[in-house]
Amino acid sequence: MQISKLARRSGVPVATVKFYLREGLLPPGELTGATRARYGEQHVERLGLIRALLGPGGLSVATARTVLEAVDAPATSMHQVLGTAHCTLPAVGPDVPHDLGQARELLRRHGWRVDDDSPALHALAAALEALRAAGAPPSDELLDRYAEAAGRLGEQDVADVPTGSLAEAVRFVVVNTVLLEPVLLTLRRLAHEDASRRRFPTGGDAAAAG
Amino acid sequence: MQISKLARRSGVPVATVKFYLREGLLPPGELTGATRARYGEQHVERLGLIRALLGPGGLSVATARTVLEAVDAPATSMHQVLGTAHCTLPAVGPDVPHDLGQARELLRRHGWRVDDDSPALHALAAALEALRAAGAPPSDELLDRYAEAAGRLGEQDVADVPTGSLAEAVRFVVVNTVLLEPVLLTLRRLAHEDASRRRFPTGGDAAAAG
DNA sequence: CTGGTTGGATAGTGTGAGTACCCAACACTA
DNA sequence: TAGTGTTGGGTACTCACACTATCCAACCAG
Repeated sequence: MQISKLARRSGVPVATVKFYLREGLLPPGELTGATRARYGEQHVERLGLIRALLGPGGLSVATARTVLEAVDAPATSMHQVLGTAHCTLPAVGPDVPHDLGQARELLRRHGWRVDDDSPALHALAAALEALRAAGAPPSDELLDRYAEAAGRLGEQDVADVPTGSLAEAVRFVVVNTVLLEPVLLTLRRLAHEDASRRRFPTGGDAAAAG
Repeated sequence: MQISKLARRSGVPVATVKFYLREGLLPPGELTGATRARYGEQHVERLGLIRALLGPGGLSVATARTVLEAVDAPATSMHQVLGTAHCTLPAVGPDVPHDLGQARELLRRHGWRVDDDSPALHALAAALEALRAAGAPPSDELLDRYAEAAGRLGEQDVADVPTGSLAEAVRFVVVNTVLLEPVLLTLRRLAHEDASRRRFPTGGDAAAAG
């Protein structure tokens, strides 16, 4: 299949397909001449993955490239998969020394062992700081609720990782790490909508809260 | 206090403070002359809120403006609070007719009553479609787990809404809806990190999954 | 041989979020 | 009251990002 058919099949404009090729998100097709290349079904699937990561996944092209590199080169340990998953978090500059206190304390309470220089830990500290800066300092009980829910999900997510092929596991991890985030956030909004409808039955709609 | 001191106090550059004034995120100070205005503590706090929404909250300036307008004009019902909270979701174009099937079925199983034209419902459908497009169709059991966790959080979040002042409630809802999202996502990542460390004890690190 | 397509490269577009600069109008100091 | 520096308000500029458009020679189908 040539690029125009690949574009039609995937619903992505030709110019954009070329862009993804340039950016290294999409592997090049098999060259059959100086101005001719052959693409396969795996390219169609890959484009689906790319669009999912860039759109609903909310990743930048640069981050998506890192993620896809991990998907492509699974000859490494599970360790690296973790690192890549964390790379998808928006970087939190270490120039702003966050107060890791409440974050660390929260993790300790839940028995989670996490590196002090884990990006996720710093991101958590930054998020808590943002809440305080916004005048809504989170209570420990609130954070415990969230940590408990996250812990349950994380536990079961990890239990779901296919152990057969490492390549399959990597792909599973990356895709689910990134693409279940919008699902979780949206479900939380919907839960707010439903809960507040029951709590504030004003008219037929009510408030959401978080 | 004048703009330069407001900038120092809040840690936001003067040019950026002016930008927020222009964009209507920050209410103007009290004019004391043609080239002089007075700002108060509430402006410092507001800047903290703005930075929290734009940074960790991940909102665009346009969305933040909508959210802040709701915070400023709480003379409305809880109904409108809900709508505003939903406005913070990235808009999902109705031009792409999503398959609402699995999403609706999920909500039905959990007894959540939600409007068919709710933005959150369409966002959920889009997220599920992205998972399928990425080659990782979510199982009903997986979605049930996420819905259960989200339901628990939503229930308790709504129970936490202060019922005293409507203005306070609105601010609480908006801030927590937006700013607890990064907390939840980060905790999930950390939970993955911890769970996978226990499941794949390779070296001292392991994989995350979602 | 001829017209349309392709791969590869270069350049341009539109948006979003600031940032820089300028100006006359101040306010404080000496 | 002259000098010095700051302000509000406006315009214009920058930078990053994710495409999008053009161009070109090579190519293939009719």
